[in-house]
Amino acid sequence: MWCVETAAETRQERKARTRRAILAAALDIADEQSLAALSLRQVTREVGIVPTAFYRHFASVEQLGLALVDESFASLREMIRDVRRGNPELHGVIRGSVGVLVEHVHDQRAHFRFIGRERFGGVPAVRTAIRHELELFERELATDLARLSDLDAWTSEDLRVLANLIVNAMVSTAEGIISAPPEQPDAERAIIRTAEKQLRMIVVGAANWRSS
Amino acid sequence: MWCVETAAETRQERKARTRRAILAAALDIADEQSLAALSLRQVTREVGIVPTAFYRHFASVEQLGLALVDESFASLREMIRDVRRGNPELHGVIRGSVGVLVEHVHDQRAHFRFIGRERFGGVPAVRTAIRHELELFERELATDLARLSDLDAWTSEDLRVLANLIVNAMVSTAEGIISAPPEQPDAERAIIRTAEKQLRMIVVGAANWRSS
DNA sequence: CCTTTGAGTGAACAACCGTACACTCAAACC
DNA sequence: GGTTTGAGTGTACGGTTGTTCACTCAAAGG
Repeated sequence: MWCVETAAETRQERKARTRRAILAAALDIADEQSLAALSLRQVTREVGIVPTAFYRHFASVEQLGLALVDESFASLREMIRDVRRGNPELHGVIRGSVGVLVEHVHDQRAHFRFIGRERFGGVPAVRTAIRHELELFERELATDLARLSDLDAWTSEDLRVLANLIVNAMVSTAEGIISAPPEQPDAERAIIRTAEKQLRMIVVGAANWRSS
Repeated sequence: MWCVETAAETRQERKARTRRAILAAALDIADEQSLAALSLRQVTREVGIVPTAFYRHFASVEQLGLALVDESFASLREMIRDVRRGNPELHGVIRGSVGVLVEHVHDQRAHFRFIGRERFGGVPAVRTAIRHELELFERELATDLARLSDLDAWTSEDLRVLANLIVNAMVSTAEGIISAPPEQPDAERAIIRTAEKQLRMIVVGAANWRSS
């Protein structure tokens, strides 16, 4: 089982490497096509392996898609950890959160793109997986919100509704940034301003909301 | 040019009919696949014509997609007309608007599904066409909002931001209704409740917003 | 050291794809 | 009434797809 570490790759390292290569290639292709229109052969061609070798790693393209969902939401969770680190002052928390979002969208562009596209895309299993993950994410946000001083009297349903509103606004923001003309900072800055204003509007609404 | 009206179809009537049949078939197929993964042959097979006949009506599947975008937003504009007809009382306007939305989503289900799926789908031209239409829609809503008494002092930018927030929430609501388990009224009613609450939160936020 | 394992190979398949081209034949036109 | 037009036909083509099957051959294991 255990061998002395040699310079050459161990067998499972090698396998893990091509698996990651497949995921990367698929994500790369899915940036301009949708997952449903992506062919197994296209992926293996880009990886540099023969089509049939694909099955050593995934039973189908659908399974590949589910793995990509996992991968994407792992990086998303990393993002929310960064947000939690921010200072809890109101004005700062808004600008900071949007900033973290924008930053993560930039260097996890492919993941966000994938989620945005496949959320309502052609592969049902992937669709429901994303919906489920997004729901978990929303629930997490709701419990975070519950800890804020102004919102501790809210019902859990109202918190969920608020979290849903925020998540939707943020998802739209992310999708806007992704499909904005690349590296034209004006359009992007406008989107960021909009996002910040919307969050502030939502917060103002929340502050004046009396839970029924 | 002009002939006496006979029982048989005129030539252009016939052409228009198969064109509509193509659009309907494509919309039907796109309900479970995405447009990018839809084949010309699949469509013509469902219509009952030979593949090459497709080109008499559309130069490509992309053009078909753009036609579908037009068709879909035509019905959406019809919806907004219905909303304008509603009474302007605050509580009523929210419940009424959500009601109209839900109703239209139900009997234009395929159109809404198509827009939701292709908004970030695999065909760039269709994507940008939808984005453009949605932007027009948003602008219309902003001018509608400007007529409300509480909002007449707002800057046009703030109105656009507010309209964007509302449209995003409504789009999410529509997508939620579409992908809710069909004809299970509980899930759908929960979505409707959420949508109404979110609109109310946004309105509360707007009411307490001082335009900068 | 010999055996087992399993990631990757390579050829072959049936099915489907988009599109080119020459055609029919009834309605539209002069 | 003869001619033109154009929606729809039928065949055929080269290319891509998913999946099968028997295979190699180096690392892992006893």
